Amino acid sequence: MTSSSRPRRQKVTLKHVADAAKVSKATASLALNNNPRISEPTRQRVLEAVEALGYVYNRHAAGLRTQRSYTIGLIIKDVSNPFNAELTSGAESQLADHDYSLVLATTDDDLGKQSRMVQTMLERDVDGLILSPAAHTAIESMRRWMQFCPLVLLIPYYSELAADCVGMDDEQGTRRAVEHLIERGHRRIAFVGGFAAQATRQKRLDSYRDTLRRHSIDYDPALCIASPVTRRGGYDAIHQLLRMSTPPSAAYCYSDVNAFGVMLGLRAAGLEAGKDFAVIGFDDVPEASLWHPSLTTVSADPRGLGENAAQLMLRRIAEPDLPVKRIIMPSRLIVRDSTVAQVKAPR
Amino acid sequence: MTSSSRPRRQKVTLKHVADAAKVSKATASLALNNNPRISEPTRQRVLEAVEALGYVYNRHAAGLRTQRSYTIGLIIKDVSNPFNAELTSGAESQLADHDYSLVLATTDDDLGKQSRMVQTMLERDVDGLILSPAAHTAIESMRRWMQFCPLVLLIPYYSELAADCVGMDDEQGTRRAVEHLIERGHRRIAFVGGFAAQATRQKRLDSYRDTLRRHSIDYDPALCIASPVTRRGGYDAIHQLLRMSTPPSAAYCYSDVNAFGVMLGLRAAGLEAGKDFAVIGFDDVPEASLWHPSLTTVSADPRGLGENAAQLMLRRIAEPDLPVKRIIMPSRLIVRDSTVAQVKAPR
DNA sequence: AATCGCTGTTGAATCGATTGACTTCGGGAG
DNA sequence: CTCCCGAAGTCAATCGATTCAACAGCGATT
Repeated sequence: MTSSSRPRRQKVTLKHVADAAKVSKATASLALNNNPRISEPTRQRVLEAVEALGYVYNRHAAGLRTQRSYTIGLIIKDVSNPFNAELTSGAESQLADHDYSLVLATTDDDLGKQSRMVQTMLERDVDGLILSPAAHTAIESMRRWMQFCPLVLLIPYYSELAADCVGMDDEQGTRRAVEHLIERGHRRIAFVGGFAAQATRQKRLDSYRDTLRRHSIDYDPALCIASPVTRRGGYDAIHQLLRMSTPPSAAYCYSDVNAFGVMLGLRAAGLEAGKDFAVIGFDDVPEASLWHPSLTTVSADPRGLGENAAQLMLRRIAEPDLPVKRIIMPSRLIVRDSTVAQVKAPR
Repeated sequence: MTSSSRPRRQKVTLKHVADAAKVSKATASLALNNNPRISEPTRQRVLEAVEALGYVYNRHAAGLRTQRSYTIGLIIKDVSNPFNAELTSGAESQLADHDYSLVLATTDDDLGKQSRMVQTMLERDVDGLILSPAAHTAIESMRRWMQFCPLVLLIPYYSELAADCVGMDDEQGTRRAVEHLIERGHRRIAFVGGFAAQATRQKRLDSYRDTLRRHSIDYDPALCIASPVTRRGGYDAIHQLLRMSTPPSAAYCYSDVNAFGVMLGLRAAGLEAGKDFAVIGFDDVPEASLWHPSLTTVSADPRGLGENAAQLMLRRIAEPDLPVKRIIMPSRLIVRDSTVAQVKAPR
């Protein structure tokens, strides 16, 4: 059987519509754009012709003239991670509501791939770019990109750059989490996951140290383990921590994913999270409530981030000269079972 | 502080490049497309001019002439669900490797929204459309869309339509799952989740009945519960099943999500999945291995689905007249703890 | 010297819309 | 009877590329 799926219909253009409605191309265009200079009967004739011929508007042709593509690029590291999936979903629905389309690209956190993706976005003439920059992205690069279209960053720590951005309140979230552990009697609290190059991690680490200091607890760098943001990363980290001469009694993790790894590692070591050792994550991904024990975590509302990013972008497009806006979304500590017990041997 | 994010740079076009390189627009264009008719020294001058001016190619302008947008539309119900997120990720990376961009739209399984999204995709002049059709999508609609661009369906059960498609082997997966339960001694096996309008569910239901028949087990319609594909749906279904005079001892669920609900419902009823009652899911979402007990399920490789869909599309674009190809991806039964025990009272 | 064939380059039409300037027409004011 | 005006349309240039047909040089052939 030979496919009949090849498009055979030859393109119907505005010219054809105009001819069918016995008006000029100009009139047809104005009619479709609801221009008041076109009389109602004429507009109707045009609309009927559109219907009869099965005309499909060509946005690119229009965009060539109007210099608007009604397209926003979203560049993230990876869609398959549930956090980013939610974020994408939020951005897409927000944009769709305003008649914009979302072009999606992923970078795998690779600078080379990122610059190629930005490049194709610019070639596609996006009206704006929402970007979660790969590690080590130079400010200069972003500044260059901003000459072509507005940029909204999904990270709030590039204050040197006059770009709108949205992000979580990492500082407050971290403080709450660490204080929660301190209230439960913990004194040796590990910080697990992420790499130093990540600005977000740096922010959380700073806040972690600061919170310890306020509570007169010495900061011990040996308790801070860098690792990939994966279950494996958490698993390996807890393994290393448990071998210390005075191991920690709790871990604050860079991400829920790391926290899951920590919990698996605890189980493998014969310990039970929530009972023998306290664990806190970050993100509140859906699995967090399903784990056994359920995971105490800092909620990050990724969908809200996506929605806000889209809104910032739409705002910027509508009013290019507004001052820069940086949205820091409040974070909430969701207390569940993984931190339920008091520390075993309070000193 | 006023934003300097407004793009101020006025557009550099091919004409400017041509002038700078002291050649015609035509030559510049040919040079950039590596046309062998242009001499090497000339090509170099053009490339230098591109560099010097910071020229950005405009794909839409080119597409207007060439009638190719190098853009593929992906329309699904919802990105936030992990299955679809994986699928999207697979499709995106495959397309990016071939220099295509992915435009993403979601329908929330709503026919109206679906047709609006398809419409904007066509207006955007996509070179192809990958579609997971909303429930009750008419074949006629899809046939119409195929007149504009090739269509790849993410469901393999529209045989009346000459469209490429990819999908799971629901039949085989279901057979394996049901046989696994039968081997464990189960005779009353429930089928939980999904609605009759879903073609995929119908397929699995048929296979479920067929497998029972081969093993001389009577089909009992009371054991088949339709429900939303959510945890709640599974929870309510098991509740209803357990109230029967002769309740089932096992459930084969339409989706992992339903299976989680069933397990929660069992726990609420004082039963333990894997010990007192067997549960099988479908999809093998990441949580499946994390649950307690871990969930036996049919693995569905969503990323592979996305990759295959993208490949089918690229193939169709390259060779429009090839015969229709339908890819059925094999499914694997992943046996875990939720089906570990033999049936309690074999008869 | 005229012709031929190459190579490398260019002019101009084209893709499908938008839009500022201009035309046409009928009616009312002067 | 002119003139002006507004309403409804139309003309033609334009956006930024691609591409076909034509053409200028130039050395080789007859």
